[in-house]
Amino acid sequence: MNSSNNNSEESSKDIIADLQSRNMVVQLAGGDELKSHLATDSRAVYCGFDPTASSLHIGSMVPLLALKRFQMAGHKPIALVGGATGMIGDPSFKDSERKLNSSDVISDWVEQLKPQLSQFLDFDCGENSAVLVNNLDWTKDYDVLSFLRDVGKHFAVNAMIQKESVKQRLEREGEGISFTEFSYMILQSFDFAELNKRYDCTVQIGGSDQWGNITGGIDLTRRMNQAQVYGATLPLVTKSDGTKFGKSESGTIWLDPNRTSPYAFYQFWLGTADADVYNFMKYFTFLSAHEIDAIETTDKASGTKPEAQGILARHVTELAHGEQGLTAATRISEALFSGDINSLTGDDLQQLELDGLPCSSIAADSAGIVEVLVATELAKSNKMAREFLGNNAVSVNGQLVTEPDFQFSAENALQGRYFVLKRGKKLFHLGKLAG
RNA sequence: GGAGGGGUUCCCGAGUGGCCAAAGGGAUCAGACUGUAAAUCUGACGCGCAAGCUUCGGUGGUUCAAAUCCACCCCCCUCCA
Repeated sequence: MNSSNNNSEESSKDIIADLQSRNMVVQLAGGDELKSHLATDSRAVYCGFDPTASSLHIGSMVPLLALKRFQMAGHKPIALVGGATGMIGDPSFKDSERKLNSSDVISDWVEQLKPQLSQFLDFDCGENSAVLVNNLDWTKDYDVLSFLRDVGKHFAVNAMIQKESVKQRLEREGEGISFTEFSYMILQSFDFAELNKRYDCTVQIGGSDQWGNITGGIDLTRRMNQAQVYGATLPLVTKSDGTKFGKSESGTIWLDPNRTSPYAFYQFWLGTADADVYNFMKYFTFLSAHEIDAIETTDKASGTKPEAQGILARHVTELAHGEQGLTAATRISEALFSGDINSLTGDDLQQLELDGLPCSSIAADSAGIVEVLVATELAKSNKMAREFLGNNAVSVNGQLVTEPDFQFSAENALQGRYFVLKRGKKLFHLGKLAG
């Protein structure tokens, strides 16, 4: 596949080559110099994550796992949470100005992101233990005048407006950019210079949309610290069909199990298109490129359903939610998709609820199917509920239901009180008869 | 402060007095086919069982009738100062 690595022992030490073999390198700032820089010593590598919500989503896993890969190769990862930059909003490749969130909200999100960032990294492994930092720490007390003089002076507006990341925004009809967002690059650049000073951090990684901000930081670090630092960008995950990655019918796939259950998370990966799955394995798992290629070869030769999606789903779910989360997810999946729903015992059904299958109670009498579909959010209006019924899209305990006057009662419940509601092919909900 | 251009249903974007719940595309959802794929085809896509009701930045107004006209207000963009 690639001529420079007929010796796999050697190549595993070359983290850049390793990433390249996984199609994970978009751009390198420093090129060969960066490779030898990384080959000669353990380096501090940083990646920033801004609090734009109370949880990270799966898009953040690529850079986060990349930090982990650097750590496994002997380098020191620095996960930065953007308590400061999150206050400003990164304009890179965004087509419109974003609304600012209050500082209370942002600091709350920062706190929620910290454990998510931490879970993938090792903070107790000696020299190259990970570090978690918040850029608010070195910006909040910096006064405006000093900042403009010390930092701002190093930036040429001429160069800043040439950056591809903001260019389209500046040229876009009907949109503009505020000075606030325009300044984002300066803040992120300053982070790099600051981390270079504090931790001797010499490498920054990020999504390919971060190229402008990373090179800005490289320039600034050279000017402020007279130090040579490097950067690498990772691919933004895209899907072969052009639709947005990381969304499902129920919305964004979050890392927070309270927002996206391990089951829903697992199902998301299981639904990966064949055209994407091998690439995603390279991005999201620690299987070697060789192993992944082997799986692809086997799948292609088998002529039946590929194994890859299942492997991917298991690996990523375990990474994000641990062994327990994975067990719960597969238990639900098996019960709903391959088992006979009617043979589930009361314990099984209870376990499904504990495992995180969406669940709600149904009032004992006068519980019509239409109301229940809406109440359980399987349909978002009565009208849609009726439509689903008419389309043969609804089943209860494995039985197709098409009549809008279907009633729930102890007689047609499983174990006297449970209902497994299904809308469409993949959406399930557990109903419990109340009272 | 001045001049001009805009704000339409999730997104893009038509619509300039009735035929508009509002073209078209995208996204999404369901069904068929399948592998809990892809592609394709069919259907749905404000709410309501229905009669009908509520929408086109906001508030008032003109009119038998407004997303479309008028007034004021809010927000965005461009250029000038």
